[in-house]
Amino acid sequence: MSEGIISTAVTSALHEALRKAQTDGQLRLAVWPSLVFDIPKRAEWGDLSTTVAMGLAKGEKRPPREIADVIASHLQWKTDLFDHVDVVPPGYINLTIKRDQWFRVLTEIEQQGTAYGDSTVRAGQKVLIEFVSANPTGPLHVGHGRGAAVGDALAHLLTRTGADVTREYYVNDVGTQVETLGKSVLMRVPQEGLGVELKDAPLPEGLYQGQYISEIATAFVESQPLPAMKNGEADVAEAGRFAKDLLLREILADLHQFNVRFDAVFEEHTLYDNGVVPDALDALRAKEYVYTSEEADWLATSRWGDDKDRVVKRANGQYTYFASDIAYHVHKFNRGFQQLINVWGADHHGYVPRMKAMIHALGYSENSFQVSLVQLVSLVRSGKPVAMSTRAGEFVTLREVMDEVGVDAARFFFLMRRSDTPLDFDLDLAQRKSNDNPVFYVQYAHARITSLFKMAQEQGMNVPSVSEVDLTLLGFPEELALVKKLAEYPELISESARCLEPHRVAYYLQDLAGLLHSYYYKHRILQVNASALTLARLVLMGAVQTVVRNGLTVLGVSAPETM
RNA sequence: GCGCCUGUAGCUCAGUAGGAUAGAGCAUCGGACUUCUAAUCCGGUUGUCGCAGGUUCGAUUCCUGCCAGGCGCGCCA
Repeated sequence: MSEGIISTAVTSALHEALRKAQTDGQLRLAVWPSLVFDIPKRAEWGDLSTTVAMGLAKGEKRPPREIADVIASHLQWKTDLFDHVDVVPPGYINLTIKRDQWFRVLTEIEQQGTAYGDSTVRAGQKVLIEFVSANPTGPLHVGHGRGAAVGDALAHLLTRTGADVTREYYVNDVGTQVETLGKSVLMRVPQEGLGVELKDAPLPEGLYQGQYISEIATAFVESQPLPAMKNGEADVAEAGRFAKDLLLREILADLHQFNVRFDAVFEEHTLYDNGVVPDALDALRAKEYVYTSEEADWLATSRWGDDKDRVVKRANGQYTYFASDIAYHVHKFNRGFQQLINVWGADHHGYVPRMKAMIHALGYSENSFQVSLVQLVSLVRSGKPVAMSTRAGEFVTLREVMDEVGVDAARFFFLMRRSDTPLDFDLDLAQRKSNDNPVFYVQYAHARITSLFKMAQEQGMNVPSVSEVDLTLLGFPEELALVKKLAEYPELISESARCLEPHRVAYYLQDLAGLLHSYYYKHRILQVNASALTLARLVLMGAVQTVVRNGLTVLGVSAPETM
C-alpha cells in the first residue's frame, strides 16, 4: 500500500519501537501486529492514532494500557518526528506530529507534481478492465454512462498504482440480438414491398421500437442497391450487421465525447471465427470440468459454489452466451493479463458465482477476477423523477444528459456515490453554478487558485518553489488543516484503487475544496506588506491546486483555469 | 421459495480489514460583500446507525434470526 510521506515515517518509527521493546524483553511479540493508523475524529486525540496495543493485549496477556506505555516510551524520544505521544485508556496511542514535518508534504507535491499520489503496488501488473460492453442494439442510456464513468475512473486509479491498464469494450454480436436488430431495421425500411408502409406503427413484440431504427433503415437502403435485397434470411443478417456496426460507431463516438477512450473493442464473433470457444471447452473437458448430460454440455460450476452447473452447449448444438464468456476470459488470460476487472450492471449480479467458478476451473486464483457492480441511475428534475421506460423504447440517453449538463458534471455525478448503490441524478443541481453543486464547488476551487496566481503575477509575484519560502510562516490552523488533507491523498488513491471505489476520490475532493474555500475567505493570501508570508501561501495554494487537479483527473473531470 | 445488495439526521448519502462523544452536503433558521471570483464563507438545530439476540475489553462495522425495499434466479442474451 502506498502511503504518504508522514505515514511512512510514522510506520517505521512504530516498527522500530516495537522491535526495541522486543529486544529489551518488554514485549514478546510472538505475532507481529499490522501497523495501522487512523486519523482520529477529534483534534485533541492527535494527528494519528493506533490501536496496536489493544490488539496485542491478548497475546501478551497484559492490559493494553501497559503495552501502550511501553510502545510510547520508545516513540517518545523521536522528537524530530513527534511533538508528543499520548497514551489514552483503554490503550490508544495518540501521536501528534511536529508541525514542520507536515510541511514536508509540500516539497513532496512540488517534486512529484502530476505523479503525486502514485504508487507502485501494482507495478508490472497487466490489468484488463472491461466495461460498458453495451449490446449495439441502440444508443447508450444513462446507466451505461455510469458504467463508463466508473470503468474509466477505475482504469485511472489502477494506472496510478502502477498497473498497465487496458480498457476494453466487449461486443455481443452473436446470437439473436443482432438478428432481432436486423429484423427491426428491415421492418422500417421505407420501401414498398420490403417493409410495412405503416412507418410509425408499433413493431411486433420483441423488436426494437426506437426512432433510431427508422433512421438506420434509411441509411441501410441508401448504402446498398435495392435489387441486392432479395431473400429474407440474408437480408436480416446483412441489415443486422449494418445496424450493429453503425450503432457501435455511434456508441464509441458518444463515449469519445464523454472522454472515455477504449484501447480495444473485442467482438464476440471473433471467438468463433478463431475456434476459441470449442478449444476452451475442450481444455475444460480434459480436466473433466465439462461433461455431457441430456445431450447438452455443462460446466461443473457448482464445484466452486455456484447453485447449479451451467449449460455451455445446448442440446441443439448451439453454444450459450456463457460459453462465449468462458472463451473470452481464457483469451484475456492468454493475452497476458493477470488481473481482470469487469464492470457490470447490478442486474447481472447473478452471473458472478458462475464466472468465479469458471475462473477456478481455468486454474486461476479467484482474486485475479473482480466484478464491480454498478446500480441503476434515476434522473430527477425539479424534484421529480424523469420517466424512463425501456420497454416503449423511450429512455434517456447518455448523449442527452451529456448535452444538457455537460461532460464534467455527468461524470462527477456518476462517481459521487458508491457504484453499487442506486443513484439519483439531479439534472437541475448538476447545472447549477453554486456551492451546492459538488462538481462546481470542486472545479471552482481549482479555478479560484488559478485566478489568484494571475493576480499575483500582475503584482509581480510568481509562484515560488518550496525552497525559496519560509513555511514556518504558515501558522494558521486552516493552513495546517490543508496540509494534512494534502498528505492524505496518496493513501486515498491507493485505498480507492484497492477497493475499486472511485467515489472516495469525489468525497475527498469536496472536503479539500471546502477547506480551500474556507481558508480563502478567512485569510487574505496576497498580503500587501508581507511578501514572505504571501510567497509561502502561494506555495500552499500551488500544492492544493496540484492535488485538486490530480484528483479530478482520476475521475476524468477537467480542472478549469477559469469559470 | 432461494441468492445478492441496501436500510445511518427531515432529504441525499459518507463512514465498517471492530475502536474513543457516529459525520458531510442539502433543507431550515440567523449572519458576512469598500475584498485575491459573495460562483464564496461563518454560526445554530437534527440521530433508539431497520428490529432482536450473539461473539468481544469494545459492534453502525462480524455472526444468527426477523422486518422493509431493490435486483436476480432459463439448454435467454
